[in-house]
Amino acid sequence: MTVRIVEVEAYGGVGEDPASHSHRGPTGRNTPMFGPPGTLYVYFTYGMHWCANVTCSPPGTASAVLLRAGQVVDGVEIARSRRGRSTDRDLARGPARLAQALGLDGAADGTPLLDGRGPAVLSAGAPVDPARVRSGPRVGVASASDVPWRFWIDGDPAVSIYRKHVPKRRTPA
DNA sequence: AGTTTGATCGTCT
DNA sequence: GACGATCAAACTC
Repeated sequence: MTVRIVEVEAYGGVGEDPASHSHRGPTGRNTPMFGPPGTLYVYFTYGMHWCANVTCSPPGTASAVLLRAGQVVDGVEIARSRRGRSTDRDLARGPARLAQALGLDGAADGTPLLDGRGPAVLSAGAPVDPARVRSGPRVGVASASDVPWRFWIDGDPAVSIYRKHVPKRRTPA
């Protein structure tokens, strides 16, 4: 199947981005972030969701791009079979949804995206008019909400519209 | 239709 | 032991 990415978020490296998993340096989970560019970094969160990132800087730098949303342009049936009932628009609308639609999970963590040897392949699609690319604060991130490192294609229906970071709300005693 | 809350577990302190 | 780069379902208006 094929998905056209329409929304992403950038995450910096060690010490330069409090919101990044790599901020505190290498750990067991974020190891792939320190790998070569074009590496897939898939992490598990909230006890039930996978999110996919693409590393984009030389080894050791650990900056990456979170794939936040995409539009299923081919293989809708496959995506639907993985995601269950959902509108076409919602199949990959959101980080965890996108990962699920692509069938990415822990097994895909650390695999290459550019040489075709991994479960997924990243390739350049049709150019997008720069005027339609917008940027703003990242979603679901507690810190550094003033850094406009979220980018999306304006007007695209598959772009996720989500609330800001919600403080934890586990029923206190 | 809009808003709020519950689910669920790996990873880090 | 606590929290998290979220989603979906339930409830209220």
